[in-house]
Order: sequence, then structure tokens, then C-alpha cells
Amino acid sequence: MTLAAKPMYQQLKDLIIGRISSGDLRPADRVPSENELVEAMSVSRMTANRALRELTDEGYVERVAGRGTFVSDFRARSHVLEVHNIADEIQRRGHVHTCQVLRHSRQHARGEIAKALHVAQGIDVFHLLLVHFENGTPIQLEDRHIVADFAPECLEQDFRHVTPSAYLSAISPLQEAEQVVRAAQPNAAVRQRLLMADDEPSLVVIRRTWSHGRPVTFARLHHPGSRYELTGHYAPPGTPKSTTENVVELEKLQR
Amino acid sequence: MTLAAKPMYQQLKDLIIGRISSGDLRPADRVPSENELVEAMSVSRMTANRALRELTDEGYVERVAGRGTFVSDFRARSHVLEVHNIADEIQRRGHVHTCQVLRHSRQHARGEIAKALHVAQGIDVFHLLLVHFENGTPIQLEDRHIVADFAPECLEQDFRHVTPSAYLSAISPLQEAEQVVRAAQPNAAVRQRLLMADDEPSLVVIRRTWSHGRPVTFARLHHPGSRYELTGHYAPPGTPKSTTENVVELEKLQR
DNA sequence: TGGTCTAGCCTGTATATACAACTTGGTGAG
DNA sequence: CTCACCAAGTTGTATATACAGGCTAGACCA
Repeated sequence: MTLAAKPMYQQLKDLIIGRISSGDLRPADRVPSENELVEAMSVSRMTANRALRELTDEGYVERVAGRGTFVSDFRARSHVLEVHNIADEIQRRGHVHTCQVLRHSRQHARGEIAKALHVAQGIDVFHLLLVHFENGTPIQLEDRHIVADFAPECLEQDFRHVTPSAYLSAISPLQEAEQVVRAAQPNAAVRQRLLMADDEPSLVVIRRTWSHGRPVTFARLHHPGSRYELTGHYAPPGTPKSTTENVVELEKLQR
Repeated sequence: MTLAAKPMYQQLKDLIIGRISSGDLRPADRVPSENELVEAMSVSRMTANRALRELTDEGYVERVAGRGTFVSDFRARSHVLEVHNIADEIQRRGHVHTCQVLRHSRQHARGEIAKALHVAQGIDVFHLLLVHFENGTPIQLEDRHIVADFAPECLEQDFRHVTPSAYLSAISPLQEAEQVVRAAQPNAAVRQRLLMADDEPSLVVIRRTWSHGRPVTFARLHHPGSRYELTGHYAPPGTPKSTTENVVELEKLQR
């Protein structure tokens, strides 16, 4: 915590980000114009301009000269979410996503899970075990733990139609993520759920996601090696006009 | 191509990026101060400030109040390179990197390679086959093709001490990369080179890199699944002060 | 009714100016 | 010689102002 007052342009940014995070401003909603901020916040237009311009660079809002400033579509901003939501990826390929819920329960965190989520042993967590299908073929086994007090309504949720990552990001913006990718030999249970051949390796993504400074969910995502791959594209920072192209986007391809 | 003149702040950015790319300004070199730009370019200080501030956000330069503006360490800007260079990763862990050159030849591009590199069949390419060791244990089999006219001195290079990616980025900044990560079952040759168990899967990274708008190198990087993983960290755009934390950094962990 | 035009709002950029905070090098006092 | 201090240069922020250009709704005309 710094004691120094934040600069005004940052206060404006925080204000608007707060209204977006809280749901007060939703995607496509109109954000106050520069002149409205000038009057409401008693700042100069250049200061309001800087705040809105940086929010544009960071992907929170989009601006159209002559019309105004509007909250971005969430997916445009949160690459982390884009990575998360396998349903969207499948849909983007024009395929059909279905999901089978194998487990959906409340447990006490222990061992590795408690450690990964930075909670004490025995704290309540939800455990989800789902299989995601693309056009009827199993493509991902999702083994996820969620800190219970972050998502108290979790047990009421029907995860066949809203993926856990979409559900979690609706509760609160997922702000940071850490992931590990490895090749592994799945055990028999995983192999059976994903209809994998005996000698087929799996691609495992282990991902831990933070919200408001604390880890809230820990997921192991198993994929059949013959049917799944991660692709990434790296562009240099700055050259294109939009910063949304500056960040790695990871999406999987099939076929 | 837009016919409209670029805005002045963008011209300033392009100017400075050009001086960095050309080597005229090297890491830690001092960039002209705002007031120097004001005099030299006949712009207002706010315009120079915007140019330098955005270059800071994009990782090209670092600014210190009272001292000046300095070209960033290259590694801080070019995450693509950071991903490339396995020798650096190993060294960062305090381990010893060694390298064995299995093949180092000039070939005619054909089939998949020609297609990936966007060159006609039969065009000259260099082929490299290297094994990278970490503390004496093989950790990566690098199977790389390089467009010959991009790196004409390639055959003279000793890749035991300078990795191909370091060599290539020294020739010209690698500006764009595309990669695919998959789990695979390596063939016997790969398995033998990497000292892998019979049933051990491999993590394969296939990477294609662009410079000045054309693909210049195509690499298949095989890793033993039990000894290698890719880790990534995603932070939200904007919240921290440094943009270097906003971009994915991929590095591998061992043990 | 249907089309055109314009006033008004909005963003995008640029300039001139001002003050605060930080860093460095030199100056002067002890 | 050493320490304290100050001046100059630098970045960081903020304001007031100006003009160009995109967009839209409503006025206006045929």
C-alpha cells in the first residue's frame, strides 16, 4: 500500500474499472464521455482523455469518435478467460459443445489442493469433475476445485450449460492466472473418460486463477494428445494499433 | 496503407523504435529527453511525453525521473526471444547448458518445410539438429530449418555456444511467432537422443518465427515429458505499473 | 413522405504552461 | 577533505485551449 495519493487519471481509471467489475457497467454500455467526466470529477479534459485512452489500450473500453466510449465485450479484454472457456473455443469452430457432470460436491480442502488455493486444511471447497465433448467426442476432462466462499452458490449451478470458467468470471473478474502445460501418461480412469488409446499421451494444463489477490480456483485439464493441441501467436508489442493483439492468445485447434 | 499522415506522437515513436531496431540505440543507451525532442522535432513537450510514455508501456524504454529515458534490456521487451532461448532458461536456473550438434547442413526445402517457410520447393534452407543438455541430461531436441538467404553465414556458426535462436535474433529482430504445443509419442530416434523411457510421452513445441513480415525459421522442439513442462503467467493488462508483467512469460521448470 | 443538411456532441490530436518530485553534479561552508 | 546544500535537468502530472474529423438526431425542404 502506498500512502501517496494516486494520480487523478488513475483514480478515474479505477473508478470506471470498478463500475465494470461490479456489473454497474456491462459490455456495450456507454461510459461517461470526457466532458461528462470533466464536469462530474472536476478534472481537465486531457486528464479524462488519458484515463479513457489507457482503458482503451488495456482493452476495457472501446471508443468511437462521434459516438462515445463503450464497455468492451468481456472476451476482448480477458485473454485469461478466453483460454478458460472451452465451450467458446468449440463454438468458434462451429462445433457443438456438450458437457457431462461426473462430480459436483462440497469437500474439505486437503494436501495439494489446500496448498494451491492458499487455504488452511479442512476449509470448504467445491469439487467439479466434468467431461467436455466436441461434436460428441470427449475433448477435455476438467478436474476443478473452487474456494467455497468465493462461489457460495456453486452447488446450485448447472454446469452442463455454463462452463465453470464462465460462471466464475461472472462472479468476479479473474485477474491473474498461472498455468503449467505438460505431457503425461493418463491413468486408466482418465483414459476411459476421454476414449483414449492405450498408448496415447495426454496434454495436461494445470491452471490456478486469482481474483482480488487470492487464488480462487485450481483446475487440471486433461486432453487426449491425438485430438488436442495448444496454439499461440506472439506479436511484437506496439506495432499494431491495438494492444489486444499484443498479448498472447492461446487457443486450441483440432483436426 | 493509410494515406493519412501518421500523428506526430506516432512518428516520434516510429523514429525511436527505428533507432533501436537498427542498433543505433542499444540497450541502456540514453534516449533523447522530452525537451531535446521538443527542440529537435518542433513538437510540444506533451507530445514528446506521450510518445515516450507509450514506448515505456510497450516495453521499449524505461524512464527514471531526474535521470532520463533509456533503452530497455532487449530481453525485457522481446518475450518471443525469451521463449526461444533454452540456454538462457537453463542458465537462469543456475544449471549448466551444453549442446551437441547432430546435423548442420544446407538442403533444398521441400514439402512441409517449404510450405511452412513460404518458399518455393527447392529453395535453399539450412537444417540444424541439436540436442540441448541441462547439467548433462538431454532436455531438448531441436530440429530447425532456416531460410538460407536470411542467415547466409549460418554454416560458419558454432551452435554449441550460441543457440540458433540467439544467433537468429542477433541477425534481425524476430518480430512474430506462432507456436503449437502438443503431447506426442516420440519415435525411437528421438527417444534415444533424449534418453527417454519406452512409454514416456514427449512435449513438442512447433514454432515458426517471422522477421520483417516473412517466416524465416521453423523449429520442432522435442522434450521429455517427465523432465520438462511449460509454465505461463497471465496478469491483467494495466493494473501493475510495468508492462513487462502483462505479457505471458513462458519458461520451463524442472524437478 | 422522403431526402438533405446542419447543429451539436464526441473522440483524436496538438500546443503552451505550470508545478511537483527525483537525480546528479557542482558549489561552498565547516 | 567531507558534508550539506542548491541549481539544473528530467520525468510525472495537470490544466486550459484549440482545431480536425466522425457520428447522429432533428430541422428543414422538396
